[in-house]
Parts: sequence; C-alpha cells; structure tokens
Amino acid sequence: MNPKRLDLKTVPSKEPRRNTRIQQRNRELITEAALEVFSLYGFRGSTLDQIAERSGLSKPNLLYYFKNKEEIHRLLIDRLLETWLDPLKEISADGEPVEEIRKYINRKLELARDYPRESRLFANEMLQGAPRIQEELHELKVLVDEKVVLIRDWIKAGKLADLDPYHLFFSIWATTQHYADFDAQVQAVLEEGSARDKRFETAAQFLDKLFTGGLAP
Amino acid sequence: MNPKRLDLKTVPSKEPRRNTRIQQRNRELITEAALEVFSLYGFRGSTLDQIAERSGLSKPNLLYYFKNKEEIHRLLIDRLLETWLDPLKEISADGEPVEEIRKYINRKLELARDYPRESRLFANEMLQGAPRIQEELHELKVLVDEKVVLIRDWIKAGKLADLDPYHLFFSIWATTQHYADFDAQVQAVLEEGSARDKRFETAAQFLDKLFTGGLAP
DNA sequence: AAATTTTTTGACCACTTGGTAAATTCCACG
DNA sequence: CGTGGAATTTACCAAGTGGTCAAAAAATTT
Repeated sequence: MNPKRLDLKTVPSKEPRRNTRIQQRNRELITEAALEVFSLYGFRGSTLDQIAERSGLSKPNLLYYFKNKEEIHRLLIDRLLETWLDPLKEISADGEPVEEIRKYINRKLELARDYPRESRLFANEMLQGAPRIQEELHELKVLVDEKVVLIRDWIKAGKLADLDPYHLFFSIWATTQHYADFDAQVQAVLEEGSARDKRFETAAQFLDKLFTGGLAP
Repeated sequence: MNPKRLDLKTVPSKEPRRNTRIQQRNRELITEAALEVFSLYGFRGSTLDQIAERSGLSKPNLLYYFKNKEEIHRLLIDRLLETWLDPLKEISADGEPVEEIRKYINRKLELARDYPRESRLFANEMLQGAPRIQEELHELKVLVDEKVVLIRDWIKAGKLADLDPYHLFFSIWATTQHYADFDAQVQAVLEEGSARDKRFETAAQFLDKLFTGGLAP
C-alpha cells in the first residue's frame, strides 16, 4: 500500500564508489595499525583509540571505514589464515618425504620471521580459546587430515620414522611460531646483540638438525 | 609544634593481624579467579569486575585485599615463575645426558598438563613483549646460561648430538607449552573425543621419539 | 556485653571505551 | 566554477573501567 514512487533517475544504480584511492589508503592504514595493536593486546585488550592514534585517523573516521571493532579484527584474522595455510597445502605427495617436511619447516619459520605480528595475532586468539575462529579451525583440520594420510603412507613405505603425524605438525608449529610469539623471551635469553636475522639463521639450522634426526627412518 | 600526645597504650605496635583464616581464604579465592581471567585475556583485557564476579567477592572487597589490579597480577606472575624454573634447576651434571634432557622434557610437559592457566598467563605476558617481567627474564637467563655450559660439556664429551643448547631449550619450551597455550587448536585438529590425559600421553611419546632421535650423538 | 578491630558493602567518581549523528570540509567531474 | 557525493571532524552518549570512601556488619578481644 502506497509504495514510494520509484523515480528511475534518482533511486537506482549509483552505489557509492568503493575503492577510491583514499579508501584503499585509509583501509590499509587502519589494518596496519590494528595488526600492530591487536597482535600485542588481543581483541579485548585493544582499543579503537589506540588503533586510531597509530593509524593517524580519528576514531569516528575509523568507523566510517569499518562497521565496528570486530570487523577490523575479522579482516585481519581472515587474511592471516590464508597466508598461514598456504605452506601446508604445498606439501607434495610427489616429493622426497624428509625433504618435503624440511621445506615445510623452513617456510613456516620464514613466516614467523617475516610476519611476527600475524603469528602473535593468531596466538592471542588461541589463548582465549579461539572463540572467533572455530569455523576456520575446521578448515585447518580438513587440510591437516589430508596431509596426515600422506604422511602415514610415507611411514608405511619406510620413508619416514614412525612418528604420530598430528603431533609432528604440532611440534613444527610450536617450534617455528615460538620465535615470533616468544620473541621477548628469546631475546632476553640470548641477549647477545645478535641481529634478528642471525637468530633466525641459527634457528633454521637447529630445527633442521633436530627434525632430520627425528624423521630419518 | 603541638604534637599529638603519644599515648603509649594506643599508638604503637598493634599492626593489623595478617593471615587470619578469612584473609587466607579470600586471597586464595581472588588469586584463583584472577588466574582464570588473566590467563585468558591478558592484563589489559581483564577487568576487576570479571575477577570479582568469578571470586564471588565484591570489587571494593577485592581492593581491600590487594592494592590494585597490578598487584594481583604480580603475585600470580611471581608464583608462576618459581614453579616454572624448578625443572630447569633439576637438570643434573651427574646424570646420563640424554636421560636428563628427556626427564626435563617430561617434567615440562607435566607442567603444561597440570598448570595450563599458568602457561597461558606466561604466554600472554610474552606476547605483549614481557613489559612486567624483564627482571625475572634475567634470572631465567642466568640459569639457562649455567645449563648451557653443562650441555656444551656433554656435547664435547660426545655424549650428545651437536645441537645449539639455547635453541634446544627453546624447542623444548615451545613444544611442551604448545599443548597448554594452543589447546584450542590441538583439540580442533584432533577432534576425536579423545580425553585430555590420552592426548598428553601421546604427546609425551611423540616428543620422546623426536628428541631422542635428534639428541643421540 | 561492651569495646575494638576486621571485613564487607553501597554510593560514588573521574576517566575510558565503543559507537552515533549531524555538521563540515574535501574533491572529482560536468 | 559549482554541485553532489566522499571524507572528516566535532560534539556527544551510555556503558564499562579502576579505584575511593565512609558507613555498616561481622568477628574478635576484653
């Protein structure tokens, strides 16, 4: 009843232009700042004011680009998981087993070196019991299950030591991400003014030895 | 000028009695609740109201027992570090090298199993860059340095594989604490209704194999 | 039981927090 | 140029925050 007259000229089409240069730049500024803050303090411990300050934008302006705090966090988490799952997908049934695992370890360690904030963001989420990413964890499980089958085959073929594949993944994740998540501790214990890159170099060599020893059939 | 008359009976001595039964019970209630909350949300993300509710005491009553939020946190951190350092101290120069390390790994894993909240409290602190525990980290470093010397001796004597001792510790900490800190992920990936104890059982066997393989000279 | 001390509460406060609304400024395009 | 939408700011709000204080209620001592 009494529908508003649909004026063909004014009502339709012209959605606000998305992805102007300004949009892109500011969304980038915001996510960059948010990553910094969220990765340190977790979702609850971070405030829009902190993100606003770090990004150089005002708080209301932040909320012009994102509906609310949670939406910013969501975007970061979603991005992160893509990056995180990639190396796992690349484990190939065609490669040499020990070599494939070693390559996986190396890729994961590179991620920890190059994206420590993403690693900490993930860690924060886990510590809180992963309330916001149950769905994504299921996706991870599916992928892991697939690779577990592959590894079991390798073990059966005598090409890998008989290690529980699930816990093998856990230990790889733990050791590599440790260098990002517990950087404060690693630095405090090593202390020598040794450069970050150098530390990761040594870590790579160590992990290689440790896992090669454990993996060889 | 005009000092209040010092009545010898009323003014002196009688400090308020500490450690009444009520004091003990309530301080325990508070630290218990605080551990629960802080281990989930970190210092910034936790609120006195949450702790008050979980402990069953009112917020002003909380602050009757502790000066402020930070003091509660401090107490938890201090307690935790004692427990955490203990197993490291027990690594003995008199034991069989590989066996000593294996025992250390087992003890650490037991801690992760029995005190997951403490582990997460520590992890939260690390993620934030360990602002409140620089001092304690130094204490840790001193202890680690001592054990590093011991391990280097063992390596020189051909009783251990030639692995960087610092990174050996890192990998042990990482793998064991992972089961407490990333429990949400471990559960999601394993999923089988497998009981917690069973998981730790499997983890213990896995870590034993992995490190034995890597450590043998 | 009275006096004293310990414990608990209720009312409050200043500041922070996530978020909104309207007004204003900026900017591309005809 | 001016005009319409995009971007930004200003002013604001309700709820949450860490923390205080004086008074009431319990316990304890005398």
